[in-house]
Amino acid sequence: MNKTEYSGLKKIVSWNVNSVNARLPHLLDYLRTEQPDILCLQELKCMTEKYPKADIEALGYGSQVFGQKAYNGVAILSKSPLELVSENFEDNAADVSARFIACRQNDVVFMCAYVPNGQSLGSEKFLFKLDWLHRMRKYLEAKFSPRDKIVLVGDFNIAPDDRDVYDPVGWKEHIHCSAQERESLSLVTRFGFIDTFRIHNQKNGQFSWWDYRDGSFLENRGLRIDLIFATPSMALKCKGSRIAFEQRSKERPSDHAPVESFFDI
DNA sequence: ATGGCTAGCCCGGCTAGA
Repeated sequence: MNKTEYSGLKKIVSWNVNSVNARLPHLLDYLRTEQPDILCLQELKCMTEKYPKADIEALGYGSQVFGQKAYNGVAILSKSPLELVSENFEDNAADVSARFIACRQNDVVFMCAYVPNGQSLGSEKFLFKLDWLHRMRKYLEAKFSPRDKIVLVGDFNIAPDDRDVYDPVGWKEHIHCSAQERESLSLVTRFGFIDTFRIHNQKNGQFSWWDYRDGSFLENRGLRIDLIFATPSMALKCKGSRIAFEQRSKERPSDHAPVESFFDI
């Protein structure tokens, strides 16, 4: 999908910025030139007080921010008002990580998720990751219906299938690609979500993350782990999706590129 | 092969990411 095809459509974006303050020049440049309607950020890596609110407001964007010291942190940005729905899953879990925020704008709920990395199969962090996704499913069931208009985006830290992995044989049953993780992701999506990137595009080799090391981006050795899901009523309105690779070519980039889906709403 | 980058933390080597 090229830029002329999406004029007039609402642009909804997911971007793991790997520190909002380290990435501030790129973020402001992206807001100025790309004018997203909804921008969901993950890995702010700062407390809410340290979020660069004023610089972002100067470009006309408001933010709903759920920050945390050093790690994690998520935010949703828009030029139109966003009403906070929830931070994390409101399930009284002994989980202090700031990884989920949901906001409403008109009749659509936007959810921004930073799914735990999981480190390695069978580790404590791996079990936390699977449990986190199960908690997300429970949250969805408790508060929403698949008939609602919901756009759920984020860094899922799971490549949905082998087309989303540069070396599926080498990554088989490795973290981000294991059957257990894919099953837990499927548990969430079976609530009623469609992967909007795949509505109009079935090709392999299209990635949203590339390791900083070893020239991975130049060789396109990456994974598609940043995903934009929508419930059917919203997915019907999705006209296309693209990955903003150009952001990954910049100097001192995030290791993730923004993923953009375009909606006729 | 468990490293190869990068960012935050509290001020140089650790943790964590994916």
